[in-house]
Amino acid sequence: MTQTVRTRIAPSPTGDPHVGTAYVALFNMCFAKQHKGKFILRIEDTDQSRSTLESEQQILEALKWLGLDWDEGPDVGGDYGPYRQSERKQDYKAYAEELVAKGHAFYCFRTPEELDAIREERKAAGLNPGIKGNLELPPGEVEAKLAAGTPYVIRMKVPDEGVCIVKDMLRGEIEIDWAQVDCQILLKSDGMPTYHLANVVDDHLMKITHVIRGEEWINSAPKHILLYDYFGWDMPELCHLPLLRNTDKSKLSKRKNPTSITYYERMGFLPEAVVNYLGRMGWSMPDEREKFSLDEMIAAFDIQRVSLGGPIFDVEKLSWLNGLWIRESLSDEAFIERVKNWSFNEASIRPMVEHVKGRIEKFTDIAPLAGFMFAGMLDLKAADFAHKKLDSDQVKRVLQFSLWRLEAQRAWSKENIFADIKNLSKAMDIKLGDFMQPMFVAIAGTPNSWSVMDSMAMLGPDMTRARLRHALACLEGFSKKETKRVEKEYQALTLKIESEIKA
RNA sequence: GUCCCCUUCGUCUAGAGGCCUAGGACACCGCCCUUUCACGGCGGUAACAGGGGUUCGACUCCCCUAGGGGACGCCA
Repeated sequence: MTQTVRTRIAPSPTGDPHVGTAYVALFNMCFAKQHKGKFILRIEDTDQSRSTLESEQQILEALKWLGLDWDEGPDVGGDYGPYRQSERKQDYKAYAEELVAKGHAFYCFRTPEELDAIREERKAAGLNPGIKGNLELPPGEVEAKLAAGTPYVIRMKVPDEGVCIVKDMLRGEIEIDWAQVDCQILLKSDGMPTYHLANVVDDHLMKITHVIRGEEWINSAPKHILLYDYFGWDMPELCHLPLLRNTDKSKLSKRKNPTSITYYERMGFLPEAVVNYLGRMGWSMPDEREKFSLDEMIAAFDIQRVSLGGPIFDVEKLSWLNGLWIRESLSDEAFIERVKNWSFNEASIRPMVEHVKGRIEKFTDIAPLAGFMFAGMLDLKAADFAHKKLDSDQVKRVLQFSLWRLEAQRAWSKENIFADIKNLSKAMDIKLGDFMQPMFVAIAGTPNSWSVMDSMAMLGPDMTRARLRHALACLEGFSKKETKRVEKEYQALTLKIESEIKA
């Protein structure tokens, strides 16, 4: 039997291709290739408000950049991304209705308020707050509500007693009480399937034999096992990979770390080194060598060599590895080629011309003026942020709020950045000029540069956010207590901005 | 709060009961190479979370405790 494994890609609203996605994709690919099987990539996103085609595209490009190439996908089989095949949603509805007919699922008409009440009640009773129990209506009432056009969802039935055994390729048998598993919604009121339904249906249709995914899915495994059982389908093997972590050991998040593949590309990392480093997370070569190519990893791959402790993503070691790749594996010609492709090419220099040309007298002025465009993190000191009008608390707020605002920006353009900043400065009641000064320092390293909006647009979302984060770190950021207060202030500002935009 | 997973140097890891006086790598420190810096070479500091079992023998198997993480959405 050929092994068919698939990896999911879940586009984020901002389109950042997360290193965690690449991590899982890498292990899926190695496993598939090692078994001469197929590596399938699938976009899994049924939430229409979440992602865009562009953000999906960015992730695909990032994976290609890393050399993680798929045999099928991302548009084949049961793909259900909202932007391509809304016509398919009836299929999932039919599957959900099939389960209703078989008595394995039911229509649920509860309102959000009622559900909240159930959660509270269950929590107070010391139970898992998941929605469960007393949800079904007598058959007559169901028909009446459906006929009346009452909004509904379809939920799966889940046993109240007994134990579900989840077989994990790395962990052995995991026991989860059915009482802990809630009656998962399969079909949302908009007619779209939830991940759980679509995932199981698609995996079956695509004849997936192995599912290798992140550890955060272990608790949903019983639902999936049950769905396979309800449909009468064969269950694929499950394998849960450890989660990549921040330095503080929490799940790797962009709030605390640069998590976007494009950030590492922008920073001047080689894709070989990034893949190599990802391959060292929770995994090792049998001969313990540190440097290896993707092909070498595939050749030596053994999923059983995955270690289960969640590894911390350590940029320092990644940098060392990258240096090794540059020194040892790049000929002078290849080096020149890579540097060109990275940033020394017409496409990346052209947008700088209008800013540079008018400000220099000699070409030797270029480096001091535009050096920050080719730099990573700037060497900043708290004193660099000294401001004539704003105290350091205000400066920190300017940077933090701008960062949060820009983290939410989905369409990265000068116009949108400008709108974000202008709205923010207005809401904070700080003159745009005063507001911009810390931004200049954070982005360009000096208050004397060309339009910082243009710089941010050119540097791109990843580098811009990283520089703002770095600036905040140089100012020693906010304490935990302060953060809470500042977050509240920000929420208030956001509301203010939104109401002003409407008006 | 309920459940699940995890636990070897600061970090990534080797370790499948005796090969462990616990090995390698990053980082750090020292020395060498070198007109400087880097690279490179050599060396050093540094870990089996704690407690009980099982066993002739436990980093390795079992149990408990502690710590960390995750899940608990009409997100994935």
